[in-house]
Amino acid sequence: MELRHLRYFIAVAEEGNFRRAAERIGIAQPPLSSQIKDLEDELEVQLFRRLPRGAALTEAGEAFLAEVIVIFRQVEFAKQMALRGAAGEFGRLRIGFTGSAAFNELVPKIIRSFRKAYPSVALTLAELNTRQLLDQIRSRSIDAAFIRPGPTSPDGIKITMVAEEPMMVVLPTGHRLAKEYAIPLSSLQDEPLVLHSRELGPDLYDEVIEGFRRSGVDPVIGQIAPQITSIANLVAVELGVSIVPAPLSAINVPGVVFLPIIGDAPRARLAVATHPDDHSVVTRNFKQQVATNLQKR
Amino acid sequence: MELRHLRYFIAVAEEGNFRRAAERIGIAQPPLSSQIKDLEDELEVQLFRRLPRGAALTEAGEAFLAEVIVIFRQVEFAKQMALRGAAGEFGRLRIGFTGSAAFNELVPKIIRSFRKAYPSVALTLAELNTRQLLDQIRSRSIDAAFIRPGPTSPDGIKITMVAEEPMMVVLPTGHRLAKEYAIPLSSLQDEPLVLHSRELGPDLYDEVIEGFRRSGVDPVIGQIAPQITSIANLVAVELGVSIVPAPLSAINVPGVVFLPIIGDAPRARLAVATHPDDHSVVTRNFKQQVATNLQKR
DNA sequence: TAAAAATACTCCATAGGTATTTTAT
DNA sequence: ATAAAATACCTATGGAGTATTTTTA
Repeated sequence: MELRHLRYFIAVAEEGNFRRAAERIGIAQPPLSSQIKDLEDELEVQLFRRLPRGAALTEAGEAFLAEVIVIFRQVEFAKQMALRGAAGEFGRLRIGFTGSAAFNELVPKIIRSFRKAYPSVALTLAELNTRQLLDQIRSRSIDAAFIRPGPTSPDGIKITMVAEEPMMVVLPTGHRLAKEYAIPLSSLQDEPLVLHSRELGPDLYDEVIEGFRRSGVDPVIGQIAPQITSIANLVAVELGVSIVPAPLSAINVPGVVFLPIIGDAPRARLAVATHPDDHSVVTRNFKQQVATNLQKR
Repeated sequence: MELRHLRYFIAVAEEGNFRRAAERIGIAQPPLSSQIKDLEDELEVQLFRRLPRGAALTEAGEAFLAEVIVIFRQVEFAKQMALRGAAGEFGRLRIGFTGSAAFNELVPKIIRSFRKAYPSVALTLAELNTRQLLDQIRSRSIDAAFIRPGPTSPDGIKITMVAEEPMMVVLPTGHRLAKEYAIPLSSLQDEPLVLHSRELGPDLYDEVIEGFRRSGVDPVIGQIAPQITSIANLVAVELGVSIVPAPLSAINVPGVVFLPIIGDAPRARLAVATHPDDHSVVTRNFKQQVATNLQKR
């Protein structure tokens, strides 16, 4: 059985007449008769009662017609779904992000606009450190991640820059410089630094260390923070001073002040990481949303 | 697009490999590639990503596959429904009956057994007189009718005999013969008769008149009953005597007695009438149920 | 680079066309 | 008697086969 048989069957059923049906289809009457006969032979059922003035559906034909119409509806639906699938309307997107990335206003904005544009895509969000994120991108456990990359792309990872945030100094409120409006990094010579573990985010770590060195400061690590977002808390209890990406100053941590840096300050990059071999339309659409949100800025 | 394209598509999707899919279908790999390409061209969508080690569904392909599977389920369902339609499982059956026919135990038995055997057939029941029933069979307003036919088939009607019921005398309880166990028709000489209008059921009417004549009685019509089932009521108020098919003695009418007839008594025939050109399976099944119920007796 | 899919072509099965007969009322 | 479907037979499109080249990670 082919759809051709079913198309012909519908034509004869609707015209009630083989000759007119053949005309409508655009073939001659004998091959139409032959195709209908083939269909009847396959079903082992008579679909039409041949009358002297045309052909009428048998009860079997009536029952068959109702379901054949559904077949063609389903065929059309399948085509539509293929197109929508190609447009990336279905499937899932597993997004990861480092804690500090979530403070950039673009991150929730991008996720929200993607969700609105592709409501049928199942989104999952996971907060991990940059090292874990890169591993999971490589192993394809997640599809895209907001990370803090270095100036050069990690191996086997595709990077799309999202933002470059200035960094700010974090001081305990009791610190001798806490009342300034802005300070140079050089004024923090010999102050113990609170920094996240290099393991978890080596690029930002190196950027910070290098920034201090450029300002003539030889950094002294006073305390390792388990993650960037907890640096301010450690500064509040006077374990040292630090610098963090500017958006993190939005956290309301009692006992600390955030000060802009005067002069050559380290900058925190924010990027989206994806797998270079990920040809999924959903991921491509997500990167498209990232680009759109960057342009709007 | 033909079902062939969809069958091939499923094979490639399931095998993840054109060569193996072609093998499974039983064709060579190049024509399979060509058919899949035709399908992709028609849908204007890439269904497979061609990899160095086979082919993987694209997102469009995934979405399409899910719906194509439904198409084949629907094709199978349509086949099943055609077979069930051919078996007369669907449609409707409009049954008519004369009031007096309903008293024969076979009538409800036949209708009940048909309903049980074909629960999806929509049954309608209408009580009419024999003349109206025959007209509606001819005009195909009803499909089958329990009627009281004469010894010869009416014109343009197909008759299937169901029962031949003996007739019984109906007397008012105060009648001089009411205390007898059985009487001959000849004992009703000169008694006014209560009879239904000849218009409504000429065959039974003639049978009754002829029966009286055979017994040497010249019938005198005392009262015309609107229908056979009301004869007993008219006898009860002493408008005359009558004879009715034996099953009607089951009606509980105060003031009358039913007596068997001694000797040559008229017999009331009960038959199913159908249209001779009715080739419907439902009607055929109904006649089959009639036959089955006759055999069981 | 190597396995798999796509091309290029050839062939033939069958969908479709033409002429005619059969059917059903 | 007549319109319509079936049959018989022919034609040709396109589905499928074979040999080879191209593609892709």
